[in-house]
Order: sequence, then C-alpha cells, then structure tokens
Amino acid sequence: MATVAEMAGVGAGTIYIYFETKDALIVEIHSDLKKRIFDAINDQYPESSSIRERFLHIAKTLLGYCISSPMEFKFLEQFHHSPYGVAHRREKLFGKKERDITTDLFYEALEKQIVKDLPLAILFELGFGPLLAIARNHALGFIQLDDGMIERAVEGCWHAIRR
Amino acid sequence: MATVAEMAGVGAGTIYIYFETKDALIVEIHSDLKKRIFDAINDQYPESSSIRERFLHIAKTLLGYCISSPMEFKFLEQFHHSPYGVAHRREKLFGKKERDITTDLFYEALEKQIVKDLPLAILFELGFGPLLAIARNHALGFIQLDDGMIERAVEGCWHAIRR
Amino acid sequence: MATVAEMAGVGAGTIYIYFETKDALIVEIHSDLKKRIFDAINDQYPESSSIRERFLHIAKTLLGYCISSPMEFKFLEQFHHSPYGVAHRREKLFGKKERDITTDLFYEALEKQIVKDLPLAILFELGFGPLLAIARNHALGFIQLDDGMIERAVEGCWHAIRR
Amino acid sequence: MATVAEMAGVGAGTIYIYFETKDALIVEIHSDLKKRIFDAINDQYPESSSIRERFLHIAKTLLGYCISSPMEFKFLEQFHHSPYGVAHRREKLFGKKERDITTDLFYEALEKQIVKDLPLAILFELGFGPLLAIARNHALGFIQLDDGMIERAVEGCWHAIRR
DNA sequence: GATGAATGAGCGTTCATTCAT
DNA sequence: GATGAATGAACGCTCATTCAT
Repeated sequence: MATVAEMAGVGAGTIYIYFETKDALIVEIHSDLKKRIFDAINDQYPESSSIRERFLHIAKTLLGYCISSPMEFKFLEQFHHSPYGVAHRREKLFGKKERDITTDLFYEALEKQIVKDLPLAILFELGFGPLLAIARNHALGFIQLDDGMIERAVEGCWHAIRR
Repeated sequence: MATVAEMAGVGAGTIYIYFETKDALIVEIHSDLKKRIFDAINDQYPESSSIRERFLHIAKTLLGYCISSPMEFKFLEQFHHSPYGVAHRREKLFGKKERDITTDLFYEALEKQIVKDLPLAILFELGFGPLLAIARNHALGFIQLDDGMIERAVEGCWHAIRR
Repeated sequence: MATVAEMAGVGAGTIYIYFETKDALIVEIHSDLKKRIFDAINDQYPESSSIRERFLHIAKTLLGYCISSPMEFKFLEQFHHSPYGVAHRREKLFGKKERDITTDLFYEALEKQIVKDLPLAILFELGFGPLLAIARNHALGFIQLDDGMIERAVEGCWHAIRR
Repeated sequence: MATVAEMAGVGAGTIYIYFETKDALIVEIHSDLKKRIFDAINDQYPESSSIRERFLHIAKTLLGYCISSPMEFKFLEQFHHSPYGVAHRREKLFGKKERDITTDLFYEALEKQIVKDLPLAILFELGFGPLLAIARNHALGFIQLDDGMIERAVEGCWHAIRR
C-alpha cells in the first residue's frame, strides 16, 4: 500500500479515503480491468455470426489483450489464483450477477447442442483457461508466440468445447 | 513455518533439522507429490496402446488423484502459481532434467503428427491445464463431478491437442 | 531492536521509519557520537601551539568525554570491536574520507619528525588506544582515576609516540 | 557448539560431558592459550637483565605470538572484549590469583621507580594494549609489519610506561 | 561415556491500517 | 479531504542446551 500511495503521489492514508481496505482496492481494480476486456470484446463483436465465430473472436481478443498488456495480465493472474478470485468466481456462478457476453454465448451453445454437455465452469476452463496459461508462458519467456501458433491454440480451445 | 511445526506437534526449530529452508521443504513436498502421481500414472500404463489411449490414461489418473487427494491438490495448485512453480517449469522446459512420461508421449505424438504442431508448453496447458482447473472447481464446490462429466472433459482435452 | 524500541517507548516498527536497518541505526549513532567528540576537541583547540600541546589537548578531551559519558563510551567500545568498527577504520585508512583533526596532526608530526616513523594506524593505537582502555578500566571500577593519574597516563601516550 | 563438535569429530552432546557450558569451554580455551603464551615468554626469559630488557622480551614475544598464530589471536581479542574478558580481568586484579611474570615485573618496576606511578591496570594498557591493537591491525591487513616497525612500536610501549 | 534429534525463546524486519494534525 | 508517523503481530530462521537411547 505504501508503494501504491507513493506511485500515486499521495499520502499513505489517502488511499483509505477512497477504498475501505486493500482488498476493496484490489477488487475494484479487477472490476475495472474486466470492464476494459469486455469493452475490447464488444468492439467489433460478430453478434450475428456463428457460435464458433463468436467464440474465436472472444478468445483472440482475450489472448491479444493479455499479451499486449503484460502488467494488467500479471495482476489478472495473481487475482485469479488468490482467495479474491475464488470468491469472485463463486459469486459469478451462484450469485445474482447479471449475465455477461461469454455466459450468454455458452448458454446459447449448450441449448443448441453445439458444445459438449458440461457445466459452465468447465466450459470456461476448457475454452478460456488455456489461453491465460499460454499468455503466462509467453510472459515468462517459455514460448515465442506467432500468429500460426495463436491460431492453432485458439482452435484447440474451440475443439475442446465443441461437440 | 510456525503453523507447520504446531500441526506436526514439534518445536519450531525441529523442521530445520530435516529441511534446510522453508523453500527446501516446499520443493521436497512437491517432488514427493509428483513422484506419487507418476507412480499412479505408471501403474497400469497402457504402454503399447495408441497415443490417445495413453493420453486418456494419464489425464484420468491425474484428475482422479487431484479429486481424491484434495489437500495434496491444493498444495500442487499453490505451488504451480508461485515462483517455485515458475522456476520448476523453467527448469523442466530448458534444463537438463531427464524426460518424464508425459514429455515422451508429447514428443512421440508430435513426431507422428497426431497432435497439433505446438510447443510442448502449450500442449501441456491445453492437455492437462484444464484438468487441474476442473479439479479446483470441484474442490471449491463449484461443480459436482460425475463419471460422464469426467469422460467428456477429458475427451475435450484430447480434442484440444489432437490434429 | 525490540529492547531499543521498548526503552524508547515506541513500537518495534517505528525505529524503521527513521533508520533503514539495525546497522544504519548503529552507524548513525556512531557518527553522531564522533561528531560530538570532535566538537569537544575543536572547542578551545590550541591551533597554534606545539604538536605536543595539541596532542595533549585531544587526548585529555577524549579521555574526559569517555569518563563523563559512560553509556556513550560503552557504545563506542562495542562499536570499535565489532565488524562495524573494522569497516569504519578500513574506510578511514584507505577510503576517500576527508581528513580529520587527529589525522592532520599526525601527518604534520610525521613530516616534522616529531613522532616516531610509524604508520598512522599504529600511531593511533599507541597515542589514543590506551586512553580508551583506561576509560574502560575506570568504567568497570578497576581503577579510580584522579587528575595526577590522568596527567601521567596521557603523558605516557605522548611518550609512546614522540621521537 | 554444533560446529565445534563437528570439527572435533564428536556428537553435539559430548562437549557437555567435558565442559559444563559454552562459557566454561571458552574460559578453559583461554586459560590454555594464556598458559602457552606464558610458556613462550618464560622460554629464554632474561631473568637477570634490566627491567627494560625483560619488558622488551615479553612485549616482543607477545606480539610475535599474536602475529604467528592468527586464529589464537582472534580468539584472544574476542575474549578480551567480551564479558568473559571483563570478569577475567576483574578476577586478576582483585582476586586471589597467584602472580604472574608480568605482574611481578611491574611491581618490581614500580618499587624501583623505573616506571610511572600508575595502577597496574593502566601500566598493562599502556605497555601491552597497543601491541594487541597493532597485531589486530596487522591481521586485518591495515598495516604491513616489518622488523623496524615492530622495534619502534615496542620501544614506544616502553617509553609509555618508563619514567 | 557418547550420541544427535529436539527444543523454543529470540533475532531483525515488514506492512496493512489508524488517527491526530 | 489529505497526511504520514506510528503500530505490533507475524515472518523465516538460529543455536546453546537437554535427555532418551
């Protein structure tokens, strides 16, 4: 928190005027980041194309965002694998949260029997989980991504969920 | 470390008789766990079956282990997403470590052009990453796994990597 | 550090607002103390008197300070015989530190061949070392210093170094 | 203590059969060392020469020992500036300890009014203190001792105490 | 006598949070 | 509203000593 305050050019106590706790700050940053990603997805979202097309659009946009914004991605990763992330997903799955574009897509795909008959949580992990993992490998320098590789990896995610 | 000592019913210093540092303790627990998982995989490993059969055996064994040993799995997850895990994977990918059964399988599958032309790291993430994620969702009570679901999820992982 | 904080009537962490580490605290106390001693020496320093007179002034001021400030002296002793003190003297002997009043005096005395042809380090030990030792003996109650004794001891130190 | 035991090739507990505490071990090592030094001094001690001659013999032997046995000297230094050393000197000054060769020399010198009229403790510090300090400077690499330098330094110590 | 595994108080340091100014 | 000095429980680790074998 001291570092955050310093980088923000404010006093250490000032943060607590705008955020109740460190946790609240983190959750809000995460919300903000999520909003930005969904904005990127919604931009040029092929609303009336096939489910496959829409999935590929989401997947590529997500992966592209993670690769081009390494700091934001690093935060996202840490959030995901922390108690914050667990609480967030629990809320998303069981809570009263309004639907988002990915949830809608999967519900539609399940209805039309285009994807495997699996719970939403699993479809998420099969369809989008590997993308984040791939971005992590890229960020760590374990792999050098190129367009063909991205194409094949995203295609793989689609194969994982489709019937 | 204080908690570990307390739960073990020993003094704080006793741990340091058996493990040089906290890090050494963590790495050794991980090694031990990995060995147990590979033992489980090697047990009844269908050496002479198809690559698909072998992959499915590994995937199911891995998922089964994670589901039936929730504490061990929780440790494995934390390790994976910590600097220890990053160092471990870096070593596995670039280091002089002897090959393991999964690496061998993927190399063979790449050679025979049975799986997509992707780096080992990505094949791992597509093929096994979602399984750990699914186990996590199960452990957190987000999903109730049944045999059909496991079958479909594992099948999805195979679809993700196969050509 | 816990004891220091307690005696200062502050929390354990408070010290670290003013001093980066325990070492920094110790070094700063030492600097402060050294400054006070040099201030005492500079006060009424017989600039234009003989080298002998100037040496005796320094020696008596130093001994007087050590006797009248037993706590400060105790710190000085501990510092001197610790790795901090060794590093400090190494810096003083070989480093780029600006000269101080005692170094200047010894250089002048060497040039004028008034003191024995010995390295600075040895002149220090012969000329001032015993004074600190005498102060220690006094602080420990091993001896009861009186003016005559101080006079003779300081005179002895002068005899040790002069030609 | 663990290191001592290891270097001695015995178990950690074995030390405590022969020495009640770590402190007792240290005190005994010191006694042993002191004995060795006095043996070196007694060897070829010029019993019937002048006090000056005898002092110079002791001083040179002491300095020579410290220079040629750096490990032993390091121990001696640490002992001297520790609570052990303080207790030891208190005992030596006020206790029932039998006289040693240096004490005898100083008593004789005081009687014959050859040395300054100062307490034994101060004579020790003026006469022998700088020698240990010089050995320390040598051990730390602060000075490079040669025969002339040793001669002048020891001479200085004599000048410090003689009338 | 000899062993060495076990102990636990204490070390220097951190950091999210508070509150008087 | 803004500040930043103050807090103190908790961190990983050490080491002189003990005692069952």
